[in-house]
Amino acid sequence: MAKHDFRSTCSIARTLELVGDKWTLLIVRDLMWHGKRTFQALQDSAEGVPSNILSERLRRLAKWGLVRRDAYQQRPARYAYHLTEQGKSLEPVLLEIMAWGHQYLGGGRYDPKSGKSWKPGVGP
Amino acid sequence: MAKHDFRSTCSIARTLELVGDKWTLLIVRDLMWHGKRTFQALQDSAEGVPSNILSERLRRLAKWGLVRRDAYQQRPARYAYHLTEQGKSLEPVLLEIMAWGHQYLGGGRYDPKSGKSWKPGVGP
DNA sequence: TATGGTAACTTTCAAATTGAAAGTTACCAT
DNA sequence: ATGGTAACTTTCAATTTGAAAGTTACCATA
Repeated sequence: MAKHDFRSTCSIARTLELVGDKWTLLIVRDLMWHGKRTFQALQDSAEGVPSNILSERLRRLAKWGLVRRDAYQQRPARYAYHLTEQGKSLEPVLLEIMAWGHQYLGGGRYDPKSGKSWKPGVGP
Repeated sequence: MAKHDFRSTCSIARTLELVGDKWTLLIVRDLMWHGKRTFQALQDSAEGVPSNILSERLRRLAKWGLVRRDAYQQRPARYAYHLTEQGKSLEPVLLEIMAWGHQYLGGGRYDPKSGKSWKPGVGP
């Protein structure tokens, strides 16, 4: 009995079972690059993820070991979300997707080294 | 008035509007690496994409200029699907996703250079 | 000419997922 | 007591998915 039941042996198909939707990688992006740690911070993402979706995706990412949920204070209970090493290892995937979206869809850029970002239609 | 209406300026968000689902990148994979050209061939993919989904996704990819649909014969009408240059430019994205799925989910590998693939649980 | 087969879809419809909004629980502050 | 915040959960209508059957057009064979 395997740990997980995949629909295919294909690495791409397997990865898409985890992150193949419109929100999951945006949540990973915010955790990876934008210092978002709390449910509220993540919910205030640029795209406005619905709270039920955010809740479900965080649960899924945690279940797969890409995200850890830590109570950083009791009373009132507050939680912080962090990427695990496995979660952080998605960075090259995000970078390639970003590069493609920048080149072909005119989307913005973010440079993890400098922390600087460029948005289309803004600036000189 | 822009060509397309995106929900965000983020390159990742924009890219996910196009390929952020469980099937689209598998179709791109089959066109990119596995020589699938016809609707039937694509439908016989390892994962078994439903024909209505395949139809809709091909239409979308064509609309965005990633795929071209050519009639390669009349009577009976037969069509071939090909990736455009823009579609082919997704290869690095596929490769990164594949690498991640191989390392963390134990999925198979495909080497575009040699055309050889390795599947988990098969072989010596 | 009738029967069967293939390709490329489209249609149907029940089930699953999504998303907007409101609700819940627990706590702190005034 | 009243109000505010964080972290969710619940509700429910609308959208999307997916399994299956149906459609259209053509060719092949008996």
